[in-house]
Amino acid sequence: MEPDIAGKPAASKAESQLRKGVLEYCVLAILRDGPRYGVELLETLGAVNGMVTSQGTIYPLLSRLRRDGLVETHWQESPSGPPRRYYELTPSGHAALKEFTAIWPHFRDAVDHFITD
Amino acid sequence: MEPDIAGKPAASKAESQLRKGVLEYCVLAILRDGPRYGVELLETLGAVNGMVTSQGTIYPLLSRLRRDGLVETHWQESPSGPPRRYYELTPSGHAALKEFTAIWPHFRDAVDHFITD
DNA sequence: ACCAGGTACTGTGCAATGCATGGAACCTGA
DNA sequence: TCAGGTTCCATGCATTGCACAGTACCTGGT
Repeated sequence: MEPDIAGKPAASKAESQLRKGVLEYCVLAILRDGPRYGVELLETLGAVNGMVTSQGTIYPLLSRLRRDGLVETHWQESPSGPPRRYYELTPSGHAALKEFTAIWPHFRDAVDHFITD
Repeated sequence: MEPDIAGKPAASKAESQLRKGVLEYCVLAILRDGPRYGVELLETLGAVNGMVTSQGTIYPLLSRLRRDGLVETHWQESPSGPPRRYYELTPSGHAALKEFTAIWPHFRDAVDHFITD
């Protein structure tokens, strides 16, 4: 009955909390290379260690991005299966991603500074 | 009436979200070098770019750490002002910090991988 | 024709966390 | 006496990852 959803099992508490506020920008970064649809984003994220997530995370996230005007979407038929909703960056989305890429190095170095001492 | 609290002004939305789940372990990392009290932790965090926070963040966080058994506390008189509550790592706290330091590099590299492409 | 299974999208509710806000208690110095 | 600095605490809100449940489309076997 339950397809157990896609995606992999949950991670540790620390990993889960780490993703907060970062996953959003990782998605924007992936979309920088062109339009992608939901399950495709899941696969791209899951291919990188520590970024595995599930549909229950990605779809509400994509809804928020759309609501905030960071992405636009358009439907496209699939060769096999239901139609896919493709997500694409808006100018606002590009700006948000640019802001994050400016902040991230400082933040990363700050954490490194504390834990490697 | 209101001392406007200590700490610096709020940061951007992205910075604020980045801190989620990381601040906790930065505090544990600072405590690795010995017992510290609340305001002292605020100053240490604020000395690093991107880690500024406020009393409204640090005290609830410290309460959680105490509730979860990651830190122990003891009171000590201050040379000027009210007594200070010093926080110190427990074995559980050391273990949690160790777990985070093992996860963090993978996570950091994963984010780097996405945004620098 | 029917139905099981995979693909793809959507929504609701919970838990964790940063933060604003408000307040209490203690000490020093004018 | 009292203004101001120091130190601590608690409540409530917004955000966000996630589990869970549901809907809809297509393909292939019987």
